[in-house]
Amino acid sequence: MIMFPIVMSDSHAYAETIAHAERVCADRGERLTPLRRHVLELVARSDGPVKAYDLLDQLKTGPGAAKPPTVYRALDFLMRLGLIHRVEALKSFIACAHGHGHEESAELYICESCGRVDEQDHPDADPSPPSGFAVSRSVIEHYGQCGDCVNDR
Amino acid sequence: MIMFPIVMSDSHAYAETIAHAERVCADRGERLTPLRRHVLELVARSDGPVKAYDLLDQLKTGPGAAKPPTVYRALDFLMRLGLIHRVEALKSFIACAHGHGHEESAELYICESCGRVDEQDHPDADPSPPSGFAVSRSVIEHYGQCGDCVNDR
DNA sequence: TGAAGGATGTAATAACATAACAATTCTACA
DNA sequence: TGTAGAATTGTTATGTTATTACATCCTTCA
Ligand SMILES: [Zn+2]
Ligand SMILES: [Zn+2]
Ligand SMILES: [Zn+2]
Ligand SMILES: [Zn+2]
Repeated sequence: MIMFPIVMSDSHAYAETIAHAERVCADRGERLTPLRRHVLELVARSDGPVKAYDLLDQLKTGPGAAKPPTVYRALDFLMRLGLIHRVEALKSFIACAHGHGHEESAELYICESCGRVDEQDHPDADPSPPSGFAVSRSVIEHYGQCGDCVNDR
Repeated sequence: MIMFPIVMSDSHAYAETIAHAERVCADRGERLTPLRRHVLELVARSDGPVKAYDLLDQLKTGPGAAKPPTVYRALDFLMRLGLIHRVEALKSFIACAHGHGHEESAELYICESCGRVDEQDHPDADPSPPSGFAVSRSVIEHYGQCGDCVNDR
């Protein structure tokens, strides 16, 4: 069986993200409700890391506007399933670029010039944890300049 | 020349931290003012990561109580000199356990049971950065259980 | 049908952080 | 020593991020 890497234009990459979310939820017996799907779409379609209150603004288009707990609950759910990641140092969120579960941790390269985030699966084995320390989750964020922005200077 | 590792009781470890801060400031032509020194002391003496508003409370003991910008400015200064680190996922601060400058990044092991933080100098070379990405600073935080807490279960 | 649990709505507030400007203190140099 | 400029701190106000608590609704399944 030949495997093709899936490469999509940025503007439609979110379609595969949603499809993947459907599969993950089905596998785990969780419900991807319209609200959760909507929030995931907004995160996935956004150009770079997005803030919770930006999502909130985008969900405020009717009289029954969304309030903070609504957004945060959806974000918590999506993080629990590993479908999005929180970029700690930016207080922002991105759609997961991989199919990894929430046990594993992402390794992010964040360009401080253009805002682009490149996600890699992080190396599982830590070279030197303190004696006996059992890691359950890691936050690994590298800040700097991406190749394009380095060249543009 | 024989070198002895400096090991102090927790309750007085902050003394060396302050002495080190004096040296760093002298070397770099910066001023460790009473306020900055006080904040550093509070961070260093605190049992585990401490939050900015906890520091604020501790500085509020007179009529001329400290306000948020006062604390945040001191914290920014101390971070700039690499004397403290911000633990992003905890929105908290710890005193640096090493003498490294602010260029380098710390690698933290944070016990979610007892709150203890173990700092290591992080491995400089990243195994697989995206092509051309120039890293200027990294946030590396491992969450889990320290050896003691693993055994206590 | 009618509990039970999960998901969402709503109001209020807590927790974290910064902007803008005034006052003070320090430092360098004439 | 006097004084201009820079750095530090004080003060008020506000902006931003996140949670608590409780009500309501929806889905499942006995
Ligand atoms: Zn991911
Ligand atoms: Zn870039
Ligand atoms: Zn350090
Ligand atoms: Zn522990």
